Amino acid sequence: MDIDPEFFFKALADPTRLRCLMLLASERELCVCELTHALNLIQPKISRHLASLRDQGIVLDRRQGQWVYYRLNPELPTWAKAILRETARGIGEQKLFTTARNKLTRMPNRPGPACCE
Amino acid sequence: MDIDPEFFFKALADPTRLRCLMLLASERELCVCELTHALNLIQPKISRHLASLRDQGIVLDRRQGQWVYYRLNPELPTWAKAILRETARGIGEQKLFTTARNKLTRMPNRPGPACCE
DNA sequence: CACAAATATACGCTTGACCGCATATACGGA
DNA sequence: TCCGTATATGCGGTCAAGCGTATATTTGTG
Repeated sequence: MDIDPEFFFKALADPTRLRCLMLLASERELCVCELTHALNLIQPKISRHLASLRDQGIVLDRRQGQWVYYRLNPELPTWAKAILRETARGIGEQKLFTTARNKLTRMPNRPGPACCE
Repeated sequence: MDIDPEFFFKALADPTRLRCLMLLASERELCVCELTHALNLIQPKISRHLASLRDQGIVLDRRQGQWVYYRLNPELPTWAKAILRETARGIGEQKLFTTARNKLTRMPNRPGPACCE
């Protein structure tokens, strides 16, 4: 798989997308409502940013019932995966990201990620 | 040193800045006219992008006579340096970057980078 | 001091990214 | 089939980033 570095970095340059990607890097896969809750943002905003990440091949989606689950594309080039990993290691402990993970853990009515597989 | 990941990625998201940074990653330090020649871009464009990189602490500059030399800031956080390294490893062999290095090597009247140190 | 080279910046313009709101679509259950 | 929930998208507006041209600034040289 191939990706233009300019567009890859553009994808990471928006705080909403970066926060989504950091969550996805630590959580295997998440649906829109989980990201909406964890990041405390309105749903259309999350949805549009996820769509742009999907259109660039950075994440994959999977519909299951009412929910659409997103995950990092495992076929990203090695350098791109390395950058996501280094970024998570470097900034993943900043409050902005740790509180998102906490909110996710404590989310009520969280749809089971693997409930029907 | 500290840098906001959002702005760091914004810096890498512009092709001119990314090409400058990739050259600087492989060449220790370069002046504006070297970058202008290697990337085949007009001087104000290069100058403005370098200024923005400097303002964000991503590169440092040093005036020597008529020339201003730019280099990567060695005090960038570890994760940021790792990202630059991974990017160079991942995309540095694409034609866009190899031809820039070649043009630089063959540049006539190239000011010696260390001529008076 | 006059001139040339290297670099920086001011200006006006254009374009695209992002936003919130409203609404459409898809799905499941009664 | 009707309703509620989850998700996607259309629309109009705003704002910042990037551009090229022209010019200012700095430095070296004669």
